[in-house]
Amino acid sequence: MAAVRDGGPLELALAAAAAACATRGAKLTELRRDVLRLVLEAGQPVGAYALLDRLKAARAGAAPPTVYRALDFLLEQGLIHKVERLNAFIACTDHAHDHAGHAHPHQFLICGRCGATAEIADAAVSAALAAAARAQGFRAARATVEIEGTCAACAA
Amino acid sequence: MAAVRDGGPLELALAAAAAACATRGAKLTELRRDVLRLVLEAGQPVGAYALLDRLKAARAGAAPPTVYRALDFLLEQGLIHKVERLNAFIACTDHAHDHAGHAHPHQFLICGRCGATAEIADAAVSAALAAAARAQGFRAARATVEIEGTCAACAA
DNA sequence: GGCGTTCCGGTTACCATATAACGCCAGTGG
DNA sequence: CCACTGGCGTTATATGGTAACCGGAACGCC
Repeated sequence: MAAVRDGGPLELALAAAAAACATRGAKLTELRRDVLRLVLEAGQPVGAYALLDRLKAARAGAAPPTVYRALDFLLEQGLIHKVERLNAFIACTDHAHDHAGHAHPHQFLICGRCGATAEIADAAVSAALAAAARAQGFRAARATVEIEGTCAACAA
Repeated sequence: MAAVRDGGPLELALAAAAAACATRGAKLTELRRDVLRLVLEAGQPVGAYALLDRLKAARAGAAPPTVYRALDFLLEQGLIHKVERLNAFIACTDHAHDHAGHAHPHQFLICGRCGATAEIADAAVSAALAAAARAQGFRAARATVEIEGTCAACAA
């Protein structure tokens, strides 16, 4: 069908994700695509069990491992991120560079009022983190950075 | 008894914690002190249920709410922190300033090999986080920063 | 002293998050 | 054909976290 040609941004994102997976020999199966679609549709951090509930509409037999395995795959592929403070998942919105299926440096701004969560990739933050680690003789591999506060819309 | 006078660093820390609570009208009860002692003894991030198991040695009737209420109190008093990535708790080691019972800016360096977790308070990191938030019109209230990698000892 | 209020914590029940372990089946390559 | 692998269904269980209710101790006040 013409899903890609006619699709909105969601279908375009799914097609791009499938292509990105293909270039590195990974397969975005139907299940994984379904879960990714649900995460994209949410637009906000969404819990694994919330995803599971929605997934059950399409797949009656879905169980926790169903969704967690798909989430693990999407995390590995860098298509989604986990928000640790919320035990929730959100689609990666960093389209600036192809992060080759691995975690790229990023930070979250989490609004405590409306729940909106924005992903940023601030070079100064990354540099400061690397410097702080190095000062302790620590070899940093990755960093979880989640800033809580009030978003611009809610502050107004 | 002479616990404070004769005590090692652990008892000294407990006494200091009790004093800090007292100055702001909070009471470090026996239960809270027991939980704090367990967290201090661990020296590493420790899960709530691990604490619960150990707590049961002294308090047969201990249940999840027992330990979570104590942990909530200790968090409010700034005596411990939560490590979000590990769903675990660790004693605050920042003795530089009296953070008046409220959360103070801090970051964690988590060694993936040995599990050692160090607390730092890097001003440059805090400044970079504040600047990044401000650039998005976001009012930052607090930040979770957890750097994973390899500690100096394990790298050697 | 009597009384109300607040804080603390015991107790039960429950919900939420995450993983282990087993096994089937389709696809792939010898 | 056979062996192997990846993907996933299925069941059970581990781990993390709260809600709600209750009783008793401590404190302040008249």
